[in-house]
Amino acid sequence: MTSGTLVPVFAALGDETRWSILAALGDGDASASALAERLPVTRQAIAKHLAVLQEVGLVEPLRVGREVQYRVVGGELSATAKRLDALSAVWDRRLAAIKEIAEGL
Amino acid sequence: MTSGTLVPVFAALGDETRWSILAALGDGDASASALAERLPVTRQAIAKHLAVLQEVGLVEPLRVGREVQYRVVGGELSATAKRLDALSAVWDRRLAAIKEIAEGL
DNA sequence: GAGTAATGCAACTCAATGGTTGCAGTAGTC
DNA sequence: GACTACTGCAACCATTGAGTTGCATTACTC
Repeated sequence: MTSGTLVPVFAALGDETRWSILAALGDGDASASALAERLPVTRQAIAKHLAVLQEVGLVEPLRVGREVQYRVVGGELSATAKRLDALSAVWDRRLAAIKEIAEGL
Repeated sequence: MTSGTLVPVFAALGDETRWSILAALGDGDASASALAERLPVTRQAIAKHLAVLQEVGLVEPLRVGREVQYRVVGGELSATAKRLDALSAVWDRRLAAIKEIAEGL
């Protein structure tokens, strides 16, 4: 009920730079170096972000020759949305029940 | 496209303690002091968490006599789910388009 | 094989944040 | 009016995390 593995995904999504990276990857797969040319941060910073994104399954690495390209795992985002939706449904029911009680039965 | 006000909400949801607080509030409205009796952290720590939850609209304060009870704003959770769902739909389309191109026209 | 261009790893800085304790203020209760 | 219990504020500590620079390593290219 406490959402299990959801929290780390939210934590990963709670950072603007990470969204910039996802947005950039949305234009097509890219390596950390390539991303560094498009974003105002270092390659290493991007590498770290990619690591946390990969950790929660939002992105996956793909070795191409001497570089490592990253690709957005679309399914993970949808899955997160669905799980959050399910959670919010539970919440709504719960809150409705409370309200009913509070409004004096 | 970068989701605007969504990121802070995710950041707020990316913390286990905050979920504990939300879960506890799910059993009914409660004050920071009341929550402190049920959770393994200080009242002040809870107060801070409540502040960030309130900041992103997940919770709202309600003065009752000399105490301030907090209530989960159910709608905000659902709204976040919906916005994330919409976002992931955009992503899926985008990724599908890329895949199509990548697979050689 | 030499050169080049990518990744990987490590150490470091700095700011944010989760947490604490302590105290002041405020508002019910007797 | 005195007591009590709750909130609010401030200072402080420790940890995490975003970001940097520097260097080693690996793997294509010529």
